[in-house]
Amino acid sequence: MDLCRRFGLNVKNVRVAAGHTQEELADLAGVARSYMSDVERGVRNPTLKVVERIAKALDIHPAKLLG
Amino acid sequence: MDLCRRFGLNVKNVRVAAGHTQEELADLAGVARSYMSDVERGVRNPTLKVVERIAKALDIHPAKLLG
DNA sequence: ATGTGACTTACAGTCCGTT
DNA sequence: GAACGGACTGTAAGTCACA
Repeated sequence: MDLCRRFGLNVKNVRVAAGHTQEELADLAGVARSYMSDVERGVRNPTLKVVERIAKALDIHPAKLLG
Repeated sequence: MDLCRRFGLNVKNVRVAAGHTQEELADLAGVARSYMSDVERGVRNPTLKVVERIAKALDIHPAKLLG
């Protein structure tokens, strides 16, 4: 499984565990709702800056989302 | 310190510890030497696909390079 | 052996929508 | 609530010559 897909699955797991919708998380991270959807499905190739913002929005260390 | 700079410093540390030049690592990762230079100095904002290739070239888990 | 500026092309990321 | 599409803009990918 490639890193984008793994990242997406981790984001989804943490988001759902935190009880947020994609739209809520997208707003917190400052990205578009449709983009969050793509990221979670692993069909996008996000930059480190976006990884950093999503991690912050989820209140988790960025490295955890790649593990 | 932002994630791009942290990533760059980690890449440099691991590369030097492995006894490689920027050019050797760039070749292994399939990027230009000047690009590797930018990444190590944190002046680029690489995507997860690039992170994945560099991690593989360094024979290390991608998450380790964000930690 | 590395830092840097300039450059073109590919795609990251947005915003409108529909299913 | 989320998957998916189309059209758009900004910026990363990727390289090169030179310092």
